[in-house]
Amino acid sequence: MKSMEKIVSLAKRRGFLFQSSEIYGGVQGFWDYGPLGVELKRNLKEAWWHDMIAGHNELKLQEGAPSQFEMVGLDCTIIMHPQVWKCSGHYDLFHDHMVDCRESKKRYRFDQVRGRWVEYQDKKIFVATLADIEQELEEVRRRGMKFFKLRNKDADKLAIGDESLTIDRLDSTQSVLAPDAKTLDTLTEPREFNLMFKTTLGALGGEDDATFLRPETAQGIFVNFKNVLDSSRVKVPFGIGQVGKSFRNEITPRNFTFRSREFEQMEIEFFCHPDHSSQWYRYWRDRRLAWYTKLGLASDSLIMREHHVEELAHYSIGTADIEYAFPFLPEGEYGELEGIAHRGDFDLRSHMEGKLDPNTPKGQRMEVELGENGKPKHRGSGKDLTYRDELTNEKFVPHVIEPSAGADRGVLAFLCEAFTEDEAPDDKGNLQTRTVMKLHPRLAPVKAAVFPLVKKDGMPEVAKEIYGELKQKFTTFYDEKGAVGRRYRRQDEAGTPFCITVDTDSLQDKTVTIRDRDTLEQWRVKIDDVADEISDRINQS
RNA sequence: GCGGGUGUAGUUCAAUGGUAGAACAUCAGCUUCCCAAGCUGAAUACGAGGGUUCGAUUCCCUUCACCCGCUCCA
Repeated sequence: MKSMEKIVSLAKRRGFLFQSSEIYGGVQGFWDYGPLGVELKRNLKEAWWHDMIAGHNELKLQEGAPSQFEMVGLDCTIIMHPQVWKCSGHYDLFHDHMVDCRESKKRYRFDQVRGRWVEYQDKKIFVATLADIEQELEEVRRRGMKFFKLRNKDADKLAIGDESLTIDRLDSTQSVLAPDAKTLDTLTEPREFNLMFKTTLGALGGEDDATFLRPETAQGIFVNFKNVLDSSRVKVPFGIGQVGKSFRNEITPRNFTFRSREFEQMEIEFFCHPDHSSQWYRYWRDRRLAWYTKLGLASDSLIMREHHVEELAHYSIGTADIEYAFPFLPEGEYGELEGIAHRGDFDLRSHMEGKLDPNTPKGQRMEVELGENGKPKHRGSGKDLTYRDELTNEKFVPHVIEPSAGADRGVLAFLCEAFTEDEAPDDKGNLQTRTVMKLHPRLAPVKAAVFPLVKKDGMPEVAKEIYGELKQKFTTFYDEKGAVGRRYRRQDEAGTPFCITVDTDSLQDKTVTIRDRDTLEQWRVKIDDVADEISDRINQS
């Protein structure tokens, strides 16, 4: 049975993850990677970078891909021009005013609670509800009747206003009957919840110099779209990948590192012709899922969840989440590792013309969202971000497929998946519980450990020699302390896939044993061949 | 942000209004020729701040963090 407590305790004990600033009591939502954790996370990011970007062969048609395509990388800053976040939509979206209900203890977005004025015998109250527009009138009537303790036959004595209003349009919330309340005036003053970390440019900066730490890496790619086009000779279809830190001031960080306030993303923005975008969407969705299974996430713990049509942004043909059955979630529930979103031309056009209106009805062309003065609410850059196909001479704004993965969530999922308790006999033949981190060899923080079987007879000297050689090629650990069985177990907990042991025979015939973490099998290999043997096994698996 | 629970060594747990104990892990030494063996020794803890008290790890308050439920979740 995998329990989160055991995984968290092992992560701390063995140096995978620590709470940030722990000696001062910790800070909610921030986590540090220890000596083993940093290697694991680096390996995951490098596997991603290699498999998606650096190792991509644009000359070869990839399995399942509609055509050949190119991939390049990018590394943008965390702080960008404030206008970036206004045009991206994050400023409006992450800048919520929230109200709390003192009675029901629920919290609502100030601009989302709506309702109508209701009057009965000179008493006027505002009945608020979260019901759908169609059911709103009925819901307001029902709750209004209940509030005034009216029977059905008196229904017509209740006067209901014609206009549906959101509560941010009211002068005060004094007369509001909150959606889950039975008494009036239970809502607090609206409070600002800024999900973006605010900071100030310049030492003397005032409010005008306020900007934000990026809440996602994607926007850096969009605003550099033209730079990449002009400098790298890439042609549509192509993708730009980036790995980097992002920041969100989550209200409730929870579940170990799953919802952290500082986290690392591995994102691709893939640009393609609008006519081919749904094919590319399917390609990336399937390819990204396969990537996780290949690195060892069990397919029965992993699901692809396609968003329902109602959940989709109006511009999107599809969005799918790759989700993992984390042990801290209830049975049957999954947590998001990666989202693959079809984003249409929303981002490039917003940075070009000004933020588009996300509430445009489906099927209509999106137009720039206007402010109260009739001018664009957030002005775009005015730069031309269209693409011209040199062969057909066609000009278009590419559509975007965005596979956006969380590196820390990936690490957490692989840690959870790897955590295994099995039974192995000790030297007396009694079964003992063995904790093994069955990490994929590519991800394992330490690839090999070298031991002299005993600390005498020249074995340590030979072992140290081998260690020095292996360490040049991959992360290797040397240990000569205590019984060899104990050393094996220590490496099992760290997830080290291979242990190399120097014994008496090694001194004669220049061979050593290699022991496999998962099968416990051992075989002999010439000392000169050890490095190649292990490299092969890391890469072929 | 609300309600409930929990904070003691690296980890998992004890005990106590008056010197805080164990197991495992760690370190040193001996032993040890393949899966947490044994022996000897060592180091290490009451989340933080305040109050009550002669004296607080223990009681009270505040705060921080973690867990569970609600809420939130681009």
